Amino acid sequence: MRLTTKGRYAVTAMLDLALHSDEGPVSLADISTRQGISLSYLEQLFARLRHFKLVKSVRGPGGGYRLMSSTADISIAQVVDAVSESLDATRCEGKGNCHEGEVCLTHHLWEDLSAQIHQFLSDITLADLVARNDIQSVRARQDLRVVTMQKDESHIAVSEIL
Amino acid sequence: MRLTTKGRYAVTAMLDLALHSDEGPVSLADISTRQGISLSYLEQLFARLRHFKLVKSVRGPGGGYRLMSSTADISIAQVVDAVSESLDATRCEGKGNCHEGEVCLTHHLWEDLSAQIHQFLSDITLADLVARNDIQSVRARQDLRVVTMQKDESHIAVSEIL
DNA sequence: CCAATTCCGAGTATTTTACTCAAGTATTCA
DNA sequence: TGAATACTTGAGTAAAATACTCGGAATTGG
Ligand code: FES
Ligand code: FES
Repeated sequence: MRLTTKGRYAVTAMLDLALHSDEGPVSLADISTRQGISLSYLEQLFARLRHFKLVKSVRGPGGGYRLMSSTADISIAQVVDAVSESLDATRCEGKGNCHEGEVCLTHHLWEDLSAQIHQFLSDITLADLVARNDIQSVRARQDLRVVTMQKDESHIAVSEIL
Repeated sequence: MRLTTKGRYAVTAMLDLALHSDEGPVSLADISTRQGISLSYLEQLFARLRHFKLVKSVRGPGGGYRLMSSTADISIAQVVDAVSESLDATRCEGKGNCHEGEVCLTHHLWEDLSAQIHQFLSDITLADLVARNDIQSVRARQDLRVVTMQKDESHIAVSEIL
C-alpha cells in the first residue's frame, strides 16, 4: 500500500484547483502559497497529473492549470493513482510470487484490502469534497490568510485589514 | 498510511502460528523456515506482539509461541497495530496540524479513509483466514515443502518421499 | 523584448525499512 | 547440575524510498 506525502499533496493540490477553478487558470505558485507545498515539487506532480489527463496547462503569463473534466468526474483514486505507483497493498505488486516465487499465505488478504481501499477512494469525487463543510471552512481560513500575506507584501500593515 | 513488509510479515507469522497451533508451541525457527522470514526479524516482531498480549511465549526446549486468545478473537487490525506505528492515513498522525499548525484541506478525507481501513481489518479475524480455501491450499504446499526440506537435511533422497 | 509560467531531467539529503549481530536471560530435559 | 534450547534486548547498518532541490529550456501575453 503506497499512500505517501506525494499522493496526499496531489489530492490537496487538485482540491485547491477545484476550489479556485472559477477564477481562470490557477498557477502552481498560487497553490504553493496556499497549501505550503514546494513549487518544484508541484511541478513534478502536475507533470504526472497532466500525463494522466486530469489537468490541462495554459502556458505563459496568466497561465496555470485547469481541470480537464468536471469536478464530479474526477475521483480521488484517479488522482492518487496518477502520482503514486499504485495503491496496491500486496508485497508482490499483484504478481503473487513474494515467497519463493509462489503466492504467500496472506496474498489474498492484501488483495481484498487493496480492492476495498480503491473502491472507497473511487467513490469520492472532487465535487464531493468541495461540497463538504469541513473543507469549506478550511478553505475560508486559507484564502483569508493568503490575502493577508499579499497585503503584507505590499507593505500595508496587517492591522489595517483586520 | 503505514502498511509495510513489517505489518505483512506479522500477519503472515500470526497466521502460520494459528495454522499450527494444535501442535503445541511453535518456535520462531519453524515460522522462519516455512514463511521465509529472517529469524532475527521475527524476534523483533514477536517482542511487540507479546507486548500487546497477542501471543505468549513458552521458554526452554520444545518451547515457542502460542496465541494468547482464540483465533476468532484476534483481528488483523490488532496484529498490524501491534507492529506498525499505526495504520493511520493522515500526514499529521491525527493531530490535525500538518499545514502551519492548522488542519490541512484533506485531513478529514484521510481520517475517513483510515477509519475505513481499520474497520475492514478489524472485521477479519485469524479464524476467518484459517477457514479460507485459498489459504489452506497455500498451507498444504508449504507444509509439504518443509517436510521435504527436513527429510533432505536427514540425508534421505527427496525421490524416496515423492 | 521581457516577465510569468509551464516543462524537463538530474541530482541529493534525509528518512525509513528491513534487516543483522552480539550478548544476554530464562527454562527444561537428561 | 549443566548443557541445550529458545526467547529477549539493544544497538548497528546497508539499501531503498521519499521528498524534495536545482538549473535551465520552451511558451506566450503584454
Ligand atoms: S503479497 Fe502477493 S504473494 Fe505475497
Ligand atoms: S493530514 Fe491532518 S492536518 Fe493534514
